[in-house]
Amino acid sequence: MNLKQLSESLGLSQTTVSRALNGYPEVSEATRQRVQDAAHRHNYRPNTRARSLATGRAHMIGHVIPISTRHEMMNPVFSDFIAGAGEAYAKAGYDMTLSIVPDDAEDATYRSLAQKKTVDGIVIHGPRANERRIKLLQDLDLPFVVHGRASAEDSDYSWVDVNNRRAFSRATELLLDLGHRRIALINGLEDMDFAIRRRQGYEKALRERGLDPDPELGASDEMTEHYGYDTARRMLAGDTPPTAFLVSSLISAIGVRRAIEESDLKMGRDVSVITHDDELSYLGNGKDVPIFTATRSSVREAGRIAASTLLELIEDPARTPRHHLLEAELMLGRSTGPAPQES
Amino acid sequence: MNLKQLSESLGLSQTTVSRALNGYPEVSEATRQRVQDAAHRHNYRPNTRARSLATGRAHMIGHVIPISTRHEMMNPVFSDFIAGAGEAYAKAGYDMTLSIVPDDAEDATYRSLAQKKTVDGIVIHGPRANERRIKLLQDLDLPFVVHGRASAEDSDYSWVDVNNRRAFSRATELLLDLGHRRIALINGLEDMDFAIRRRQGYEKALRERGLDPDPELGASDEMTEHYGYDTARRMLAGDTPPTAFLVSSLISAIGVRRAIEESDLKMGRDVSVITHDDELSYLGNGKDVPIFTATRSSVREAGRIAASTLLELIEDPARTPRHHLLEAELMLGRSTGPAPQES
DNA sequence: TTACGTTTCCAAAGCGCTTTGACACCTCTC
DNA sequence: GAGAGGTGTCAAAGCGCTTTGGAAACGTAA
Repeated sequence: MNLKQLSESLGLSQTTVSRALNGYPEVSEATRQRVQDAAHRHNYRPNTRARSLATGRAHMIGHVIPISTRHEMMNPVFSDFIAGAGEAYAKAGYDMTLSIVPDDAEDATYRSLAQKKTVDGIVIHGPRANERRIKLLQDLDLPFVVHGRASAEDSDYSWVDVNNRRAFSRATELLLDLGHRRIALINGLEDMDFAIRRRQGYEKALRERGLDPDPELGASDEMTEHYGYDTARRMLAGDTPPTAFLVSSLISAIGVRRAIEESDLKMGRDVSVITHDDELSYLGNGKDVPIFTATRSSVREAGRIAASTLLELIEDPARTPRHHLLEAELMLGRSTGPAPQES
Repeated sequence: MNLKQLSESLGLSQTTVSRALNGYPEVSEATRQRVQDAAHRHNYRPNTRARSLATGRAHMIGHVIPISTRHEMMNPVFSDFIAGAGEAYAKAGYDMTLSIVPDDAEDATYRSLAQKKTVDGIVIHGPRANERRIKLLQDLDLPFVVHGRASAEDSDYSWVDVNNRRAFSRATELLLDLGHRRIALINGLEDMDFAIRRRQGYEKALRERGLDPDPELGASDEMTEHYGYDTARRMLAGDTPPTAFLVSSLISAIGVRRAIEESDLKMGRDVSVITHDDELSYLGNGKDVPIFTATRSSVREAGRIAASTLLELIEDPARTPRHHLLEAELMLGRSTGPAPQES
């Protein structure tokens, strides 16, 4: 059933039916009722293709995910973000498209989405410190929101981010307060902006106590379980092993725990661990008492906020960029304790 | 730049330009070259909205994910499937939409996608044994592929699935061969078809050796880390604890391992574990030697296969339903060993 | 020369919706 | 009772593309 058939069956023009359904004031309440009833009865829903051609609005938001051997974007953190954003879209009657593309085709994909007019806006994931996509989208004149920030970018743009620096300096301070002096940082890839900020927080806290970060105790890579395991294993086997780990992802933290246990040590007693916890729906950090002491911030919530910020931007293009800085909570769990006494 | 402008700039009609770009034979090679060059130079790309209105094809595949407090679909397994499917779509010039909807609105979402003509086809995720969505989509006349199967459905439809029954009976047999007699099954929700089949495989293997499955050693729930931990903890604390666990998901297996270690037992020596491993890109099961002995089958590959099957179905609607049964490999890792001697 | 295929191109219709501009019709007001 | 103002409705244009049904241009054969 399309608009034409519906209007014929009602003996009204397409104009009137369209107006009645879209809430325009030019139709009488009586006709509106009649039209709505009929539409509901026939289960009528306007053809999106035609509607967006006519209105110029696709009611569709794009997310593009580069895929490469080196850096895997399609991770649990990402999918929780998507879940949050998706909720917000669905509520507002928007759809979401995911484009999974080889990372050398990423720019082309943004251009193409803009040219083909498939989406009304875009969310940028995983910004680098120096993020060329921001300029690209500004040039393409496509509304966008960044999940994270780009330190080296000085134009104004909308973003939603966690206060990574503060979170990691607080976590480091806690470990210092517990007497730890050799604190390892198991970080994400350090071309990613969030990883840079976390390192800054970590180093700031150390320096404020007169400590210099030991390069031996820093690692940076894709945050898999295996990376956490390998790195922790190696560090623990060193001459002056760390007494505490600060980890950028719960997934890697699970690997760190495995390494600690296989080294016949006990987490929380011999070695302390603090991890960042995105509150993933699947990889919950324990139930009542957290397994890991953690800097916690729901990435799903970030997704919701990013999505609704973007929708506002689309509804009102004149609106100036908006920024949301989320503070992470520092949750005490069972993975931290006083530094073991030198023996 | 749109078609009209492009054709004007070339001094050709829109028809000719359109044909030249879409590879129709009615244009001379010379004009085609000229047109393609110009299109490339102006970075022209046809407006999707207009194109799909004209052709009746959206070049878009829908995935709908119900969201509920009870059952969380947006899990790492799902996102790896999506990543695989997305690759296939991108290669074929298709886009993918994700609809995240409350689970009581799921049927309405399918109807709406069909009515609004937003997508050309749909992938059904997480089928139950008795799956009403199959009938629904058949009625809506929308091409679809199921990731998994529905035991109680007897109409013919396209699906991609792992041989869950075989995988779990082989895994059970391995444990039996190692001398284990008390084998626990930590399964997914048993209204899900895959969980039912896995249980069938498990029970079949036990019965063939004259053993009856012990209801005390069976559990069924959403496969979180915490569920694995809790269940294993409880079972290990029982009067006659299991000597081996068969787990439906790597995520829960991680919880099982945590429970084993906290019970001061050693996995692979005191207690054996076999898990199903979807080859998630993030939660790799070790690197060289697997951490867990596992039934392995790449869910990402399943996504690729499902997507291309669906695309074939769309290109040629007359095609009969297609089925892909993937066999899981049984990978030996470090989590299994001979059953400890009764003492 | 005419007739007839081929090749190459085009004008116009159509996809299903929104929106503009106009037109009846009614109700007030002076 | 005429003009002003409001209300409810409609015909038609337009969104940007594809595709149908010609038609001109150009051989080639009779």
